[in-house]
Amino acid sequence: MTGRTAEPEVIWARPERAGRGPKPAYSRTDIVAVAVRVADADGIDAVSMRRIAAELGCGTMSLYNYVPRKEDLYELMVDAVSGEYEFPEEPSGDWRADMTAIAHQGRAIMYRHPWLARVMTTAYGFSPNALRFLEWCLGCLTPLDIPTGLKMQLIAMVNGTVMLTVANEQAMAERARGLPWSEEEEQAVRGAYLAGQVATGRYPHLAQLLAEAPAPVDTDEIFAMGIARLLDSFAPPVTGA
Amino acid sequence: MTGRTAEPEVIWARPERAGRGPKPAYSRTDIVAVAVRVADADGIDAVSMRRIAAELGCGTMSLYNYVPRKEDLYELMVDAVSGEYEFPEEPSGDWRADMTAIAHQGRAIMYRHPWLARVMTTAYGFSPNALRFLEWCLGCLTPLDIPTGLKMQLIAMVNGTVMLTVANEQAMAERARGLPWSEEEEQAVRGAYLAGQVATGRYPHLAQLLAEAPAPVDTDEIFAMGIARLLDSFAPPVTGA
DNA sequence: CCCCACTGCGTACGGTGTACGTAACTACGA
DNA sequence: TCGTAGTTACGTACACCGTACGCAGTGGGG
Repeated sequence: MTGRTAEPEVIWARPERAGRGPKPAYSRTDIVAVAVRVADADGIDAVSMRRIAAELGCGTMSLYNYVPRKEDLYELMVDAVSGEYEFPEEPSGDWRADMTAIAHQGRAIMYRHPWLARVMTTAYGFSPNALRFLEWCLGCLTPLDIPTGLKMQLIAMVNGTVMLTVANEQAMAERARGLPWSEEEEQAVRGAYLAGQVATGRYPHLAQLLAEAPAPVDTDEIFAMGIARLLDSFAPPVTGA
Repeated sequence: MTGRTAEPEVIWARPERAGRGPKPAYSRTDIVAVAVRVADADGIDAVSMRRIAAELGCGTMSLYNYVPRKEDLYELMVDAVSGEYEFPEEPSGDWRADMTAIAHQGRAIMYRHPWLARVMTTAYGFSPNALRFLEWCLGCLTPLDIPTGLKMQLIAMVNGTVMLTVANEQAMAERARGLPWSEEEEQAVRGAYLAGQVATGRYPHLAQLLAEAPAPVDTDEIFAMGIARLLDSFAPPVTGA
């Protein structure tokens, strides 16, 4: 009974070192940094234990001394990039401005790491940086006088909106990555099919939409307005009822 | 040059049959139905080409006559369950009620098919049933006097909120499925870690939250209120400016 | 000092998606 | 009517994947 097999425990509760044997050659941080770099460069599907080990210059199975399961590696990766949020010393006192800034930071992070959306739907928990994030958000929302449960919902909605927006924007690009044809071709093919469908006349409203709106959309502005609207919905314009 | 290799084309544009050879033994619909059944029963990870073929009683590679790539199978699955939306003959004229009904239907669908959230972040496009859905929503929103682009955003937000809500609710259950320990153990382990972290005093706001809110939450009500708030944010209470 | 927990890692097993070759079959052009 | 070309079915094979297990070597705690 060496305890080699996986046991029910959170990766964050497992100590990185247990002081007996020889010094580990690497650290969890090193490994996760490599994994993030690989995912950024070649997509999340390129993140395999063998690839990370090779990139690190060690044997594949050595990784399992640091990360019990691959799923935990994902969780570590999410936590690592969650650490890219940069918070001031103190909340500004304007919860709306603070939350807007957080949303924009989140969007920037998801642009830097296009694999985040895919992984977050699986690996999602109370990682250290997730707690830090939550704590900061709650601090920002102190001036807002609504029940705490509602604050949690607000935070979740802001986070989720960021994720959904970026995921939508990058879905096609991500799908085109690693495919034998270019993104332009992909879009052209999909667009042609869509046009053909609409031309059948079965979708009058959709047809009208496509006909009337060839205007190039400003992604940034749409995002900003969406967040603003979301915040509005949680804080009615205090008309005094 | 047999055209055997994958070409850039949308699965929806590929005809199910090209009339020359022997009659196919199965149909795309059969295959997708089996895949959905397997995913419902044993999780999305159980959906492999070999498993589906075995369940269908045919050779593995025969499937590739119907579905060019596994990714396309996912897309077909999403489209199939998107067909579970049931729409009346005509929109009611009350766009708010209609959209609320759609949201609740969507939630029910995602409960029936817990794998949807995971797959939708990847397989997402203009499938026939997605077009049908979009067309219906746009019809419901006819009485609402906002730009069409904004309507699209509203639909996306409602859809996304449904997905995020259900995904959050089911993330832990889904993770526990197929793990060697029970969901109760998982939650206990995670809870213990969380409590330990909060006890360090580094997260005062979080601590306050955990201390004050042991109230059992009514998931249905929270969902309904979230959707209502979201709709509100797109249609300000017409104070006349 | 010596023991043993720990690290590093090679091997191996059971799984995955899917490229390719082959045989059987059928609808169409001559 | 009869090739024949294109399609279906499917077995084999390849390159991956996660990871269980066993072993050698190392260095800190009793």
